[in-house]
Amino acid sequence: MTENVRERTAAADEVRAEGRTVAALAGLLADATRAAFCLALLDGRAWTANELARHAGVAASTATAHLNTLTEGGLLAEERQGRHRYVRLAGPEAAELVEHLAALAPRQHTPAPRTLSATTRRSAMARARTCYDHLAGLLGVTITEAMAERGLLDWERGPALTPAGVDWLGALGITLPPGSKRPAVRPCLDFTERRPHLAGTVGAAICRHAFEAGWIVRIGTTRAVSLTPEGRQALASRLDLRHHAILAP
Amino acid sequence: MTENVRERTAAADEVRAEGRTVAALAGLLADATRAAFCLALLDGRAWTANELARHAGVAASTATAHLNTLTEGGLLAEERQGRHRYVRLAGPEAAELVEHLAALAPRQHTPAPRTLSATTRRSAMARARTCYDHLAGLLGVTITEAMAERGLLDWERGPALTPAGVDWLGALGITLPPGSKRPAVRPCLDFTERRPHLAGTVGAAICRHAFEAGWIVRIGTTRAVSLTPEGRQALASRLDLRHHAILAP
DNA sequence: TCGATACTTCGGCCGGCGTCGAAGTGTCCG
DNA sequence: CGGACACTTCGACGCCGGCCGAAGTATCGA
Repeated sequence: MTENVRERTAAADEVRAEGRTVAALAGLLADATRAAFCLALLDGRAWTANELARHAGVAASTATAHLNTLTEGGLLAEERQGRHRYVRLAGPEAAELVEHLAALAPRQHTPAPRTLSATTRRSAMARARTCYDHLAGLLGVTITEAMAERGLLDWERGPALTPAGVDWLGALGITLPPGSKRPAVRPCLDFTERRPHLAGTVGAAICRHAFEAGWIVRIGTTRAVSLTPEGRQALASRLDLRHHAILAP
Repeated sequence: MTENVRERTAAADEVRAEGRTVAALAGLLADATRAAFCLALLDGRAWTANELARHAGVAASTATAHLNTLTEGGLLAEERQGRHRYVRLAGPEAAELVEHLAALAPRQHTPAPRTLSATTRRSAMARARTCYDHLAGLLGVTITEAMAERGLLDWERGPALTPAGVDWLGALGITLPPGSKRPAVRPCLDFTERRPHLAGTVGAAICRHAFEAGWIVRIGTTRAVSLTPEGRQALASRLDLRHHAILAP
């Protein structure tokens, strides 16, 4: 009735409006199926609608509806090719949001896989995998920690690349893009290791280089990757790794 | 029927289980009221249930239910004092998640405030406010960019504190905690300025120091803060700011 | 001891959303 | 040209969850 009351409700409306935009974004990931889609897409590649449907165990029509929701919400980008609908995460920000949620979500019990293939699949993922555009798993944290030990990374005042780190990347043929808005170095909590691995433009560049130089290859169509003999050799020489677990076949 | 099919559905169950944990976390923020609560709590302080209820414009009983949900989900920590229920964000990780969502949520139209008090409230927030445990608004980005210009921060290879930055903090009586898991320096996208301001342990330390040294004081019970004459003086001398907008009364 | 205040519990209402299968459209390939 | 395949649209079903007000409990202050 009075100005006071009217003003109070106007303020509340404003508060709720802000809340609604955040809630809308969170709502995109507040469904088990949509979250499963995004976790799968965290491998950084494009999937077809059917692949995602089978992956998450839902009908194709259900997948269609969810993909519409996710793309309209701006979390996914899509590309149509013939009768296929390819979708991928819209960009690094979207991937970071999914990572963030996954890292904070309570650790699940994982009641010990019962089949042999499930066991090997899981151990391959824990050993080495991609996390959107950078490396994760034992491989990811090993590289990260080896870089820190060799003085290529500074975690105390950073995270940041040291001058030695810039040289080390240069020797691989990787140069830093100047004035990028995205942080060069960003910590990303590893699911399986529970220690941070390297993300940001540098993490992405190292991952890209590892693929291009044949250090790693994908295992089938999963997020898991396999370290090649060339990769072992390169890690051992470039990071002074000796008798490290990641070097075992 | 066959082992193949059984294995495939087992894998889908596993996928859905992972999806469900992420969805549960996202679901906490997928409601306009709960999101509004968390955005309010982003000021880093503890609010009572009633304050939040009035802030978001819902009944007290509704607020109770939401606070139960949020605390059980691990996003909020609560403290009971007599007949009051104080809640705050559970920690830096929770605050970062809320920040992340808020930064990525589509910019809202904000149809020009109609009342005088709404206008002044908004401009005070845009000028200087806290963002969980660090400074935001024009003040936050001004400090951040001035530090970068003076060579105290390195955005190219970092973000990271330079040796000069360590000295500068030392002159304020701030020392870096060694071997912290939390990054010393982290960029946090500013709502109003759309440029990053400084977060991480260093951002928090600077904010704490600004309060303790009387550089800033809170405006009422909002997130907004006001720069004191001592604060103006300190910024001008310590960061070489001359005729900068933030120094105007 | 009594009233005021802060929060909680309960019951009931209602809307929204995720799910599916069946039928429809578009694309590829033989 | 016709069959196979990928995706989409539609309708129906069911359930979950947010909202409120009223009544109940706990705490504070006089």
